[in-house]
Amino acid sequence: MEKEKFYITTPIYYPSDKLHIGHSYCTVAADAMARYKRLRGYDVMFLTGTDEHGQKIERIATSQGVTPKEYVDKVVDGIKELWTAMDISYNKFIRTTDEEHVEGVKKIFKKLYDKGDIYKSSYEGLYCTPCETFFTEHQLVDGKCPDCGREVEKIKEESYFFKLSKYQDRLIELIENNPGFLEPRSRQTEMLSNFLRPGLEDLCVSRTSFKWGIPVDFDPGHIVYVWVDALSNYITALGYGTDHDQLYKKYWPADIHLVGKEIVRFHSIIWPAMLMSLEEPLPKQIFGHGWLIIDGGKMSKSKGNVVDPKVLVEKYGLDAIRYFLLREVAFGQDGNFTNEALIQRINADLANDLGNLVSRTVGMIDKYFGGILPCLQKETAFDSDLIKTASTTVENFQNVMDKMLFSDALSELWVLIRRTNKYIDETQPWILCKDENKQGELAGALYNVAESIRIISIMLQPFMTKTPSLIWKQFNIEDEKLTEWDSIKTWGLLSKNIAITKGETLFPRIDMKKELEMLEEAQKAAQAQSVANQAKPQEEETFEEITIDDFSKIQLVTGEVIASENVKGSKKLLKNTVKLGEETRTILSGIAKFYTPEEMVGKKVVVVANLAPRKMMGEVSHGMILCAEDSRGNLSLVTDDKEFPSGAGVR
RNA sequence: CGCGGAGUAGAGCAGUUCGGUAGCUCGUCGGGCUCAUAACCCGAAGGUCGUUGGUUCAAAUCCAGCCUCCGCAACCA
Repeated sequence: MEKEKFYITTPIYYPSDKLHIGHSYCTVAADAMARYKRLRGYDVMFLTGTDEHGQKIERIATSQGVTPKEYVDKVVDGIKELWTAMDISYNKFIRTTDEEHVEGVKKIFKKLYDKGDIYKSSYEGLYCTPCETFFTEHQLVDGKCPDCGREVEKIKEESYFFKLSKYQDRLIELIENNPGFLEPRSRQTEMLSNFLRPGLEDLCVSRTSFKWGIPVDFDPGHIVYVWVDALSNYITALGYGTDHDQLYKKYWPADIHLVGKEIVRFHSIIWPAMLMSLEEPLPKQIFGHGWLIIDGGKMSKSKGNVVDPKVLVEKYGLDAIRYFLLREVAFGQDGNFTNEALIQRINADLANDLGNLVSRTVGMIDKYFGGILPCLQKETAFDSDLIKTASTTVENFQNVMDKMLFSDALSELWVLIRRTNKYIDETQPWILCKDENKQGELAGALYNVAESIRIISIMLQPFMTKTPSLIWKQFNIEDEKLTEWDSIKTWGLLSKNIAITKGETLFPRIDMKKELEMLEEAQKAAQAQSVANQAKPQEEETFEEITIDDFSKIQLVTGEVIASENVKGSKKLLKNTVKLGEETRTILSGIAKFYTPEEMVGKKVVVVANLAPRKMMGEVSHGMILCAEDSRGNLSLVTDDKEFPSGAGVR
């Protein structure tokens, strides 16, 4: 009988930098699913890869004096190394610079064009010339370029557009009528109410502002933009559009596109629309997982809280990290990543529950029977409940795994681990061993524990890549039939005379206090480093030389804050009433994150008095309160040391 | 009134789809046990389920309003 196929993908990652724990999270999840499906007898295709084109890569490469290809080759090597270190069992790694991808994308683009779904028009956008980048109105900071702070201009660029709007109704129908298509469900509402129902705009699918990408076959000045280039990878990786498309015929449509929540939109709207246009089958499911939140906030380089998976693996071991990632947070939601939680999981779940279970069992077989369990097993009063728990665990485990609920699956598995620990306490082997007549019960009890461990080790396989075989080694399980999935459905397959080989401690306990102190120091150092790195470009900020006349154009005056309140609808702004001598002004200031209104009242401040009034958040601000700003954007008020009466001029 | 998520025991979370005894892990306290990695097993304390109102015999769950936090707002996993 031919095996059923299962095709799962991760996003293709953008190699503009090293990958962090978030990428690992997504990829480990996909890997666990792929391994699980293989265990269940599926013919699995597991695809991951890299999205290597685009302006950002082009620019980084240029700044480093290498070609974009040279640059990405290096980063991609690092990514592949990481996946090797994390035992990611991908079947194929696609790079958007691969020949077959490039050819595939050209064909796809042409096909969409021939169909009339791509047309030439002009793209009007806000453009920052020095940065060579388009921005949307939302991205702008105070109406200026978010990267360099300079003015942007409205410019037109000739572009190709994809008729996304044409597919709007079919997409709404797709999501509404196929509840399984987009998971978790909250993403459905988000897509419908945020994008689909308000109406889709046609999508700009080519650019002329950079060269590093796949040129449009029939109009070489144009480069295929990311949508078509990147999303197509899921089919070009299988040879779509070539004369050797057996893999495509075999595996498409994908069973699961696993993606982060921030790119759900592209996968649940743009990608299906493209496939509709190509008249190809749609993927069966898009699953948008949540993010790992670090210390309550998003991981970002500027915060210096980016977690490097390689470091963690070296420090705590691969299986511990893989376990933690999939156990700690409910898949689909955001979850916190903290060192404390990690160590707690390692100690409580891995060292105490699982590792210690294996260790005490092997220890007892060694101690009571000299390492070889004799064939004289008798039943004990506690057997049936253990055996029943094992079979319900298998059932529950399968149920939740099929829904991608990794955390639930592990929590189910730990029910059996705890039950097995309890069984040891119930049967009390250390008492049985003292009674000549109870050797049969003793052997029986230890056998059952070993058999339970065997079953546990098999269910661990999707999550842990090293531990299961370490366990098998200790119990000398060599027959492959005893490590297959179906073997866990029958209790008692393990040979009755077990010879054990004591092994290394599977998961050593970690001294939480010491470890946290060490980590904190390391983190501080890393943070200092990142702050230093960030400070540099700011220090290099140069100011034009000015004359005293220029300076005298600025009227600086001391003032006293007599009232202050938060501005409704703004997180940053405080509305201050400031007394400047005789005059009283309303001055809005973006300092709400650093000063409360109560703190502000009574403060002596320095004000730029002749600044033109400006409207912010519906309030008119007349003047500006001076603050010092450090490299991380923290603000500190400039005050008047001797507290002169307000209205004094400042030179 | 842009969109979405979250608010449940000291901490971290599940439960909300489909209303019916408030649950898990860690921590704390008490007990048991000694095979084991100071581990394992049992028990206890601890919650007006953010808030106000509504529907209902019955609300953490459904409806309406409000408060707080977080994210997104055209590619950051």
